[in-house]
Amino acid sequence: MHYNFTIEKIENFNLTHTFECGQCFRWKPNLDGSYTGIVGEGIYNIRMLEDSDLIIESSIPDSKEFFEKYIDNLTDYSTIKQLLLKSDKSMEKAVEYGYGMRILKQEPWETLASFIISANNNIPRIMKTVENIARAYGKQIEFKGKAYNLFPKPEELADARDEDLKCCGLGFRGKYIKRAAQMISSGEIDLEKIGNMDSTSARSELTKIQGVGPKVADCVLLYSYAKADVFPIDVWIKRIVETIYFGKEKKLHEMQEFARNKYGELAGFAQQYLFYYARENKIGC
DNA sequence: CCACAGGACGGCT
DNA sequence: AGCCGTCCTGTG
Repeated sequence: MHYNFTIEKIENFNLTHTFECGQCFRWKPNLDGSYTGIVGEGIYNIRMLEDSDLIIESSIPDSKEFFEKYIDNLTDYSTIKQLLLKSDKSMEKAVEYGYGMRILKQEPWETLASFIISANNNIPRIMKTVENIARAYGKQIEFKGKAYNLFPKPEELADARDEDLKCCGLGFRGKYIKRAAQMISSGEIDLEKIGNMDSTSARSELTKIQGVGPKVADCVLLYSYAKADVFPIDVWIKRIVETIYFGKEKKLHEMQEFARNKYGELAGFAQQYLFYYARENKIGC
């Protein structure tokens, strides 16, 4: 059984640039240009028609409102782009390259776990590991004749056996995932409260979790809580910021400071355009 | 076979 | 406070 809905005449939205810009790990392209993804409690298939209508099939009913929030359809991207385009020539290129990119509003626990896994790791392997965990621990859903697995809740992972986690390909991150799941299911860390904090307090709360440093914390703030004043710096961002702005002489925290001053409340959007542009064009390698 | 890619931690200065 | 070796696994 599946349920259909449409979002008509959508603007500033591109499936590839949104789902393949490195912010999420559970969307896959199909041969016909549509994408299938696992989001929250549901499975979604999404395609865009020539006239910019979005056609969505979902495993759960009445999910249009939820899905519009998830794809950040209430944010005005033309204003964001307009402001960033004025910044400088490189940012202009990055914004134009990543047209239609949206910053998704993802579920905090799944985002936290996924970005703990991202440490010292690359995107294809992160996707594979997340899927392994879902298959081993998450609820299975049938959708259009195929089986999918939701990402498990913290409680479903809190007493996982170490050997089982090892089979998911987590490596040294296994213990971080397990401890994080325990901290959250016990209430020691409250992800809902963190969402109501300002970025600085939320970051220091998140970095209490082992395996969560500044980069992972900022990814959670940006991709789950829509806190766009953060600027997560990974190797790609480091390389492109060095290439564009100042060579090798800046430290990470100086780059952070620079970006927050330059882009302010739009730092997170700036980061996402730069990241996607740098990675797709292998800038700085 | 080895080199390399990719963030956080922890031990060292 | 800052630097750097180590953690794991897939790819070239």
